[in-house]
Amino acid sequence: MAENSSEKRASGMRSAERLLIVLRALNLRNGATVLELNRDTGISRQAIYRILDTLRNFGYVRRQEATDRFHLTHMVRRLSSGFKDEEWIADIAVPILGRLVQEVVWPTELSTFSDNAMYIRESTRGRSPFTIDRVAVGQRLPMLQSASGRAYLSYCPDPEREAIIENLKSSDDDFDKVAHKPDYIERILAATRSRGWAVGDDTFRLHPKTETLAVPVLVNGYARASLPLTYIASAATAEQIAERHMNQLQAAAKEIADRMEEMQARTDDDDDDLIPIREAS
Amino acid sequence: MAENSSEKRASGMRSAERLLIVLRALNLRNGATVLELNRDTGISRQAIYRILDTLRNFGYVRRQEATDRFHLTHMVRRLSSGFKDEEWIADIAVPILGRLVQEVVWPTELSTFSDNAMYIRESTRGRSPFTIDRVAVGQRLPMLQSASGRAYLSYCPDPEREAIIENLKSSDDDFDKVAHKPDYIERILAATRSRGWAVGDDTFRLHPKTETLAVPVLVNGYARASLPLTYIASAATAEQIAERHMNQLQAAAKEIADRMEEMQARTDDDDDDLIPIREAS
DNA sequence: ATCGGCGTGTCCGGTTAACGGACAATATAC
DNA sequence: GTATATTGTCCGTTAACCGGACACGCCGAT
Repeated sequence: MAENSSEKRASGMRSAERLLIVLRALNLRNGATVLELNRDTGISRQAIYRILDTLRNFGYVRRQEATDRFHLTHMVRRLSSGFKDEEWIADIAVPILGRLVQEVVWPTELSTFSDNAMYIRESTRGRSPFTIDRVAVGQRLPMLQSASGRAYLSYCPDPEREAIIENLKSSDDDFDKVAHKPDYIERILAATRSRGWAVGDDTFRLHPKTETLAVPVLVNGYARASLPLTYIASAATAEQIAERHMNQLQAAAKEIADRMEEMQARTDDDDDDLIPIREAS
Repeated sequence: MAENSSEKRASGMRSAERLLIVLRALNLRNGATVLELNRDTGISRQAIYRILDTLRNFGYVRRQEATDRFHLTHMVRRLSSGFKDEEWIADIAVPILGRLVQEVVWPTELSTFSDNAMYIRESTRGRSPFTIDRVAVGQRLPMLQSASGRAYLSYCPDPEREAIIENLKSSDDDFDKVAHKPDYIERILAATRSRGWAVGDDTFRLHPKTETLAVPVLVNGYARASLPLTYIASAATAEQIAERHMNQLQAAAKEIADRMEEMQARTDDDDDDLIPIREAS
């Protein structure tokens, strides 16, 4: 756990940090006395009082009258309710994509489905030397033309795919008009599945000089996100890229999926914390 | 927002409070820049930097490389993951029970099912003048003898009741042995349902001089908790207590249930905050 | 009935670290 | 070119956080 570049303790506000530590301790042992928190965290009793007062002012903590123990209230949900499941997977993907871009020189991304399209949630453009256009996060990708969309549709649960395609039929976007051609869709999906990865269509290109291929991120057997790789078309064909990097891409997708599955398994729990609950007194 | 004399500002740690405000603001607008947070909260930009650094040290916030926006990470769940659903209902019940004890002089409680028994989660003993024994929170109540348990079993979903009774059959507790007598159980449940409320059995008494009756808290039509009232046996009969206070009890149960339902409806959202996000600059 | 152990709650002076004004740098617009 | 908007950092001041010390209540053991 060597702190890479020395740097003793980056920065941080002392009192606020300790509030977070106490809040975390309260989560591990719902219903706690001041002294218990003191022991769990190593923070002085007086400070615990101050911190609990602060938390109480915000309504995150209440004191149970009968037992005089401090409990979390339903308000604490508001400290994390803004964190959506789509963020979750992107969040987990960040370090994995970071490693991937070092093996595969081409920029890769992570995209998830939302509102009838795939959206780029994370990107390693900017860390790849072979990047043309920069900003990509937030970019919307059509389902039936983009490699991301095709990879996702090919491996998502059947009912979900049917619902998505049904929705696309009433979309305003010109790209989505092909949703009315079931045989065309079937052909694309079949091709994608037989290859194990998807390619983008000529009719949709974020940049004219690049092409994209994508693999699905299969959580519990079904696609929850796509992992596209963008390369400069003149440099190689899709087959060459696939031959060189497909197993790395697949491995990264698998790793993301594995971490997702193990996160879902345990709702909370503690393990590799960045900040120890109990500091050396 | 005149600083109405009275208590200026209860207490609380300035910097920690502001961290909470920023954390809350991040939840309302996942993915935010420093300036956006500054505007949302009214906290100076420099302070926002400090706060975000602190949150980043704890891993609750990450900076999206491509867009330079700050996002919550999955770690924030740990700030609220310790808050269980059973706490939820007790939490909501607190102010309602507080009002109830002023109308009904007798002490009332809130109990939930867990581990083959009902457990008292909240209590107004201590605020009622007619209380004999004090500490009750955490007390375990058998399912088939206590008023709480009977009220719960009578109105929980059928599959849940069957599963509970099946579990009770293999319980070590002597009280649970009657789970083997289906006709006895059926008689109790039928009596409870026809009355609309439950009474405790002679064989189980927390205190020899008291008796208890209970109503279920029906969330979406099914019991999720019980609301027991304990009275001194020599002072009145169950029927007299019921006649005097049943509508108040039912109203309180209904109010708890309503608040539960509306909480479930919106997972997050903001409304009546104790602390305003945006303070007068 | 006295003592010691344990837990809760509060006060207050010293020190620290949080605060925000000020400045610099960059990007985009007109 | 100037103007505007946004990001980032420095640093002197001072408010606020810190924890030692004290007081109190409760309990069980001697």
